[in-house]
Amino acid sequence: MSRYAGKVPDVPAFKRLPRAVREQQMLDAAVRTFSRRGFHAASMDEIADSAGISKPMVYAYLGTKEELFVACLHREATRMLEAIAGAAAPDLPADLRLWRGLRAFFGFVGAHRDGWAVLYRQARGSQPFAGELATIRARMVEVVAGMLHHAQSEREPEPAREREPEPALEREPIREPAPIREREPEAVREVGGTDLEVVAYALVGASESLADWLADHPDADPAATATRMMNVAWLGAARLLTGTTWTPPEE
Amino acid sequence: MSRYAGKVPDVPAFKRLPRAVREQQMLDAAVRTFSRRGFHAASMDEIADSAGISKPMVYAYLGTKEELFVACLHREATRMLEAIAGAAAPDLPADLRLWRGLRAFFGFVGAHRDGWAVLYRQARGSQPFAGELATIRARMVEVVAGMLHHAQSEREPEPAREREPEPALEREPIREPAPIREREPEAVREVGGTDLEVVAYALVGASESLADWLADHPDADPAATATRMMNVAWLGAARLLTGTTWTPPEE
DNA sequence: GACGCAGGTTACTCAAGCGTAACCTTACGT
DNA sequence: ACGTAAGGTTACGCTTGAGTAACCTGCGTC
Repeated sequence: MSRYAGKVPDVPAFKRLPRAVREQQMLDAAVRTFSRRGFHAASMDEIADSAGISKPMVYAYLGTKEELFVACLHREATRMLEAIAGAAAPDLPADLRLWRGLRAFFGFVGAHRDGWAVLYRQARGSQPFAGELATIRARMVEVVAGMLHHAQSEREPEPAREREPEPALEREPIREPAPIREREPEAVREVGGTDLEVVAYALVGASESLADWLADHPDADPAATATRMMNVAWLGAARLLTGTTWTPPEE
Repeated sequence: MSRYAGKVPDVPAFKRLPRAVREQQMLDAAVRTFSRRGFHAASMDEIADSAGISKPMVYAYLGTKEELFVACLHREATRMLEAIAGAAAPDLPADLRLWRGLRAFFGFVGAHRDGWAVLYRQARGSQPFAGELATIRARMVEVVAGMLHHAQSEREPEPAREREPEPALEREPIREPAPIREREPEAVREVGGTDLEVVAYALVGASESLADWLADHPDADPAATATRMMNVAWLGAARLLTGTTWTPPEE
């Protein structure tokens, strides 16, 4: 309609903002929109609108739609992992540590019901995001596997295996070519025939599912969910670690 | 190029086939394509090509893209649930039953690495499929929860609660408006403060994740994966059912 | 005080791909 | 023998939405 600026020229209206700020606003908007609509149904126009900015700015700062999504995923994942790491102090006894970690995890999911869980769910099964996803999941598995090893060496103090530094939470360069973790042969640490990493994987998976469930049930209590998870995970894991294992019957 | 039929008129070439056959071919092609490309990246043209038929036929028989996907999901889910139900005879002791069920499940996933698991993964977090997905998951949870209840009443024969008929596997009318399972108030059966259905949900989730893992690791052994799952699930669940529960520490 | 760059905009281009209109052709029932 | 419905086709319409070209503007600075 009017010449160009759309506003009467002297009204400051919405100010120019520094890049860092706008980027966060855009990410916020993107997370909201991706969560509500799903990756494909979300349009860049809507995201831009929702961020109160125009589309080319989004492209200028955060790149293509896929890159934007990965950026969202990355930010939320980092926040979540930080929340967990902050809660599960490495010097606590294993069960307490696991409990704290779980509580933090479900607390986080509960508090951001349209953030992490939904994005994460989107990312599964969309090849373009397999890389980022694998990285994130690997980090989670690493944390859990770490706890399990810790618990194990608590019980049988044995050769006192060298602990790896601790899961490495520093912000990595956002990409890396997604190392798919072909299991390193030296790292096949087993307990009674059961590879701890796979157990960790199962536990992470169970947590993911309960996180989904939590995200879908707005009035469910995160702490109670954590307790349930703990019941399954710990009671099972604890027994495993004492050497009790289940073996398939001869048939 | 040539007039119409593309083939010299007297060559039978590819015959006309009855609808039922073509539908299965189309579903096969669709499952393949959706699995490889993902729902959105798969094009109807490609699916039609891959089925050796032209696009309008697909629309004529199976409807829109979404309907087609749901049909795939439904067919694969039914096959999988049948495989499980066939393996886990209801009169076996609980652990054996769970074991058989898990073995069948992972066997199925392993045998159809580009079928069930991948489709299922696609469906998560895409609103249009939330309904069908919820139904499927509910059926799986029902099966597992059924086993847990069974196991529980084995242990403490108590008031001998009325067992529901058995998970109901008959082919339902493909739709139903997705009943999202708001928990029926009478059905809050708990063990030591832990709702069995949520435990079942966690176990199903863990299985789903290991199924993902299996689908991603072509040379992994399904039976071994089932054993691992059994170790976590049964050792944990068994203890839960004896009344051992973990409770959060006072802090 | 002019000039450049960071912050911002409007208004396209262009491809992908779902869904359909309009049209063939042969098997089969009567 | 012949009509009709079931099986099949080509070729197109039309929307949606990613990504971009081309253009404003005012603050900080030399």
